[in-house]
Amino acid sequence: MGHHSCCNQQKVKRGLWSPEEDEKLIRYITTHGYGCWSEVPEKAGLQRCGKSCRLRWINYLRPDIRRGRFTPEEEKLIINLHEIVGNRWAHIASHLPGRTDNEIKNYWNSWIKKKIHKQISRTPQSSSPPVFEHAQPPVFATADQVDTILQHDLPKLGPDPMFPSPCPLFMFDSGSTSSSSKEEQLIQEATNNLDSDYIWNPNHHQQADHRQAIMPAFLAFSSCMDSNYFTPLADTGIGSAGAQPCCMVEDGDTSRRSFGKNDQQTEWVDTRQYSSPLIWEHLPNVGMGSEALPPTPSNIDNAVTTFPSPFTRIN
DNA sequence: AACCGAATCAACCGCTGTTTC
DNA sequence: GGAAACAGCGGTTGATTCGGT
Repeated sequence: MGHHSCCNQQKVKRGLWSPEEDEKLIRYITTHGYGCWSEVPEKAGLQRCGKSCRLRWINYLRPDIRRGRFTPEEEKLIINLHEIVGNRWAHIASHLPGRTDNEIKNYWNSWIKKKIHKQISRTPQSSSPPVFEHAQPPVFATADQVDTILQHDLPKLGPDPMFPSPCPLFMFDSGSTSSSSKEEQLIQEATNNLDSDYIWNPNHHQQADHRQAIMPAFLAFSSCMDSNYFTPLADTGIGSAGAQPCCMVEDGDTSRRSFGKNDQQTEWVDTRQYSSPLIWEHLPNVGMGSEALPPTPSNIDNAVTTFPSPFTRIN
């Protein structure tokens, strides 16, 4: 258990802050500022590490902190933002003046999750949702990589007993200004030929009429889609360059969203309560207990060598 | 009043990205 | 270019509080 370099000192205190410590920190920062946090403890006369001081100041002591219960408006905003950016608490917090990422994170983990589960339990159809196992995350690939996949790798694959054709899923940021003409062409084809409902809804994979239409699937999304909610995504790096894999399986009004480092957490949520057309989760890593790596420019060659169907029925 | 489980939330941990040397 | 230091973030822990029995 390595500590932060500034915390390696023997006499560093841990645990709750006393009022005296708070007072020392406030007095120091209000008079000197906090140029370098690692220097703050010594200069302020605190036996804490700089990291701890920073956290205490940011989360509890800074003057613009807003305490107390979240308002319904704040709650709604948190839900909407979480729907878009996932567990990017700092990003969500930047939209709620005076609220901290830690506070929002705690709030979400306790109250909002509970509320959503309560709503789901009241929804009859969600009491026994169909269970699908997604075998691979969508792949973020350049147009050239997609070409290679379609020409070389795809024909080698045998038919899936449940879904006769392999079904790689590619995602593009159609709002990216850096899209090449080839990418734009692929996006255009995808949006012309594909109904996103067929892309996402696993039930449709069993409808022979639509099989050819959905494979492979391209999902174009736009980081500029909504000026209120999608524009902030641009500065988080979500787009063709900073894209993260995500998984979503929809079934009528419910969606199974997977999240967590090893896809260990899965929940059904009622999508009707959300206002935006796309509900998705950014996953740092996905895969059902496998060593699936998030596709990045460095590992994408490995990530796209095989194409199981994106959804594999397990019951 | 005492106990216990659930809920809450402050703080820590470990990791990643950025900056500096 | 590489290492070290640092800032910042999200996940997790654990102490405290709350509520039910």
